[in-house]
Amino acid sequence: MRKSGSDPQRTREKILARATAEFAARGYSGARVDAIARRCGLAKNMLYHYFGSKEGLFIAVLERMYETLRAGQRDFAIRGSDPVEAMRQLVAHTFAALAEHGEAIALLNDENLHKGRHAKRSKRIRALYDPLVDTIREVLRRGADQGIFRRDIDPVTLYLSLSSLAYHYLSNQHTLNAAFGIDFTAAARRKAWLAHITDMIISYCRSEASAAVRRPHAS
Amino acid sequence: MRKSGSDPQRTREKILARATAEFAARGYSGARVDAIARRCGLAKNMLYHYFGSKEGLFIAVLERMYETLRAGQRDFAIRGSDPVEAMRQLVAHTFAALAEHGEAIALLNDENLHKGRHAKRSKRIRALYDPLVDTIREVLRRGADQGIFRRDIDPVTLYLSLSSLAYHYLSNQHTLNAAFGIDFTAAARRKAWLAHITDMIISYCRSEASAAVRRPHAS
DNA sequence: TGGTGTATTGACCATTTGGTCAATACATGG
DNA sequence: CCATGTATTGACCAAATGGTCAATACACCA
Repeated sequence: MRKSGSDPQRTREKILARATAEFAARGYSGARVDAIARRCGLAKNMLYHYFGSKEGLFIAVLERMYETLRAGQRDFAIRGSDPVEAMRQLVAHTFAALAEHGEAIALLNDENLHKGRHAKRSKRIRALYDPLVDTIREVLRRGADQGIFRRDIDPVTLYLSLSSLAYHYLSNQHTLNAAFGIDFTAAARRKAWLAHITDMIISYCRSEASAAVRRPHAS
Repeated sequence: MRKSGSDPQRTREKILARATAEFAARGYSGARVDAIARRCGLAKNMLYHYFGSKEGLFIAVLERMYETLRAGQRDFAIRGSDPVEAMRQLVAHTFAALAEHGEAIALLNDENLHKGRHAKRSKRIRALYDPLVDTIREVLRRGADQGIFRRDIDPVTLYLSLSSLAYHYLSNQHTLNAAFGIDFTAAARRKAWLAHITDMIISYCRSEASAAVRRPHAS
């Protein structure tokens, strides 16, 4: 069914990988189908053969990206360990996964530019984040039971907080550099930032749910 | 020097405004020069007449955007008021400025996709953030002097923290919606998020600089 | 009043871009 | 061993795209 040295599976994967690089580097609109084909050393037709269209290829890239990102967060070993340590690991894993997968950030930003057109269609994404939320809820509960975390923390809100702190630093590196003249790429600075956001998250979990802090003037 | 009903200044502004909308909606690569011209009701040549090239127009849009964003943060009245209130206002102003200027977020993300190519050339951006950092430093100092803030907080780190919390929520609305099935656009939810991040930032400023929290295992 | 320079336009262009067609090579099942 | 279906390719296409040219209209200064 196939030509001599050909390996369809491998070809597909190669296209997916190179396409991810191209889409991440230039965005959906900036990415060129011809460029991807060239990167693959294949005739452009192969992309259409396997993925139908540029958009089809982009969707495949997106779904693969979500799976990769999920894999990075999945094995975050929190079972048994104490809540503070679990929280620390959650932050570290989230930051590491994003730092390792710059393409994911670029693709997510592109998706948001287009109002999440593709992401909203995919049911898989939702199923992917639910277990994460459950885990966080569990950690928070244990922390509260032990009397070291406040009891009024919503797991989604907490995850949003920590992913904001992890994501923004990596996503906006270059404009932040332009604004503050600091090289946020440097390993030492990244490490310091991770330490800081860990501090912040845990500090928040431990803080008193003081009404004076949360709304001094009412709202 | 000019045609009958023409007003070059106004024309320029109109182009800038419509171009901002187009670039923000589709990104630099996705934006079409013809589309901008059509939005303006002008011959495409006008864009080249005033801005030289698509990139020249984009740079003009970017610089205008930075100025607009700065204007939104400038009048954040912190003089005299107590540090906690000042911090609260800083967070509120930052969030409001970003919420009001969705185009700014889109443009910044696009810049980051291209590694801040244009932003890094502009000297004005840097000059724009320095006074903000100074103000924050001052607020932190007053808070520390009054014994209500910890003393080891770096102003840039603090600004990065709060802008992460404000920016990410707005920037990633759509993919977050896909992931959690929550409508983050809703006014009530936005208000709640602002309250939350304010809480978090102030809670952090007030927290003890406990070594046990920051690095329990050493690093 | 007539010349000069700017605002503005319609027509045009080379190149790029996403996408298609028809053909070829070949492994496998009947 | 031949028919079938898939992997793969070179050639090609219409449309879109960033950009340019030459011309026109008009306000202002000499």
